Amino acid sequence: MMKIEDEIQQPTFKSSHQKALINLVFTANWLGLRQACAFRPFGITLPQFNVLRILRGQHPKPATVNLLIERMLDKTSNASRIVDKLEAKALVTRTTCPSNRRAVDIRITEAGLELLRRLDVEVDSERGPLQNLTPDEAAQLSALLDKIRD
Amino acid sequence: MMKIEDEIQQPTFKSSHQKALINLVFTANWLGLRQACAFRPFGITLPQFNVLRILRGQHPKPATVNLLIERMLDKTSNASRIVDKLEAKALVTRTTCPSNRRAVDIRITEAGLELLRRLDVEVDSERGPLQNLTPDEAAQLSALLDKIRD
DNA sequence: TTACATTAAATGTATGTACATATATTTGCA
DNA sequence: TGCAAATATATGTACATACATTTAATGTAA
Repeated sequence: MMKIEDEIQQPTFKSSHQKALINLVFTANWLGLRQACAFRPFGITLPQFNVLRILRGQHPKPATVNLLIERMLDKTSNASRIVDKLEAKALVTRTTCPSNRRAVDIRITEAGLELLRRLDVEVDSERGPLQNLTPDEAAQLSALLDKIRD
Repeated sequence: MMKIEDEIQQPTFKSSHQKALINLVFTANWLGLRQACAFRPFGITLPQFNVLRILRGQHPKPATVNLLIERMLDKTSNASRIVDKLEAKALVTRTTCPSNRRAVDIRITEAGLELLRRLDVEVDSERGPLQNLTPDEAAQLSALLDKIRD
């Protein structure tokens, strides 16, 4: 059992609030590293994976860059350049939208769908990275996080 | 009250575990954005702030790059280049360690200490970014996060 | 219809992250 | 002593983030 005090070698915190804040940032980063490791053998990064999943949700309808930004966890990241990388790997296609030539229709390719099918097995195994939590604890965690952002 | 379902416009999740995972990543990012905004007027970024705080903790003793890496939340980030930025702003000094010329002694300057004093007022106001949580809830959150990383 | 604002996406710049590799110094051992 | 291994930091590359600016297309109103 590795408590946050040991992880960052800081014996005490000024308050339970400060401790929870640091723990939250540290744990989110820890989870991100684990996921990145799982994706590496497949030649894809976490944000690229998230964009692919959004596109699968739309399939066979296209998505625009705007729709990706709305749905992405990180609203301010650069969807254009993530799509660049996916297009270079032939996992998505980009065509100008016929009804609005400012917009771009982005679609997942069969290769992209196939990659997601292989990744689903990895990612959705068991209860995922939070497997140490019971369903009830996971729900508690969500409630606390929602409250932070109130 | 903005629940995670609304934030990312995904009406349902496959499980409470998946929901908690996405909520965790989203909330950590949300907190990071808020802190970055608070720091921007002071011409400093969040990782630079964290390094400065570690240096103040050592003051007036110097710290090495190794010590910074050990203490930083993100162990794999590049402490060298963060120190580069702080040095360019004259917030820290870098001198080769006399007793071990491989190592570098990094010290916070008076200007760095003064900047931290001004930032303390901002950052430590009230209970910080988690002010919506009671002390008990903050402790619950820490316990759940520790359990995730078991 | 032209002029101006709005919208969609791409591009530019600075920073940070993740990881591999390089360089210099020190340590330890044959 | 001399040479390999370990250590401390710096550098290189690819990717992502954050935000400002640019370009092109569309909408709107005089």
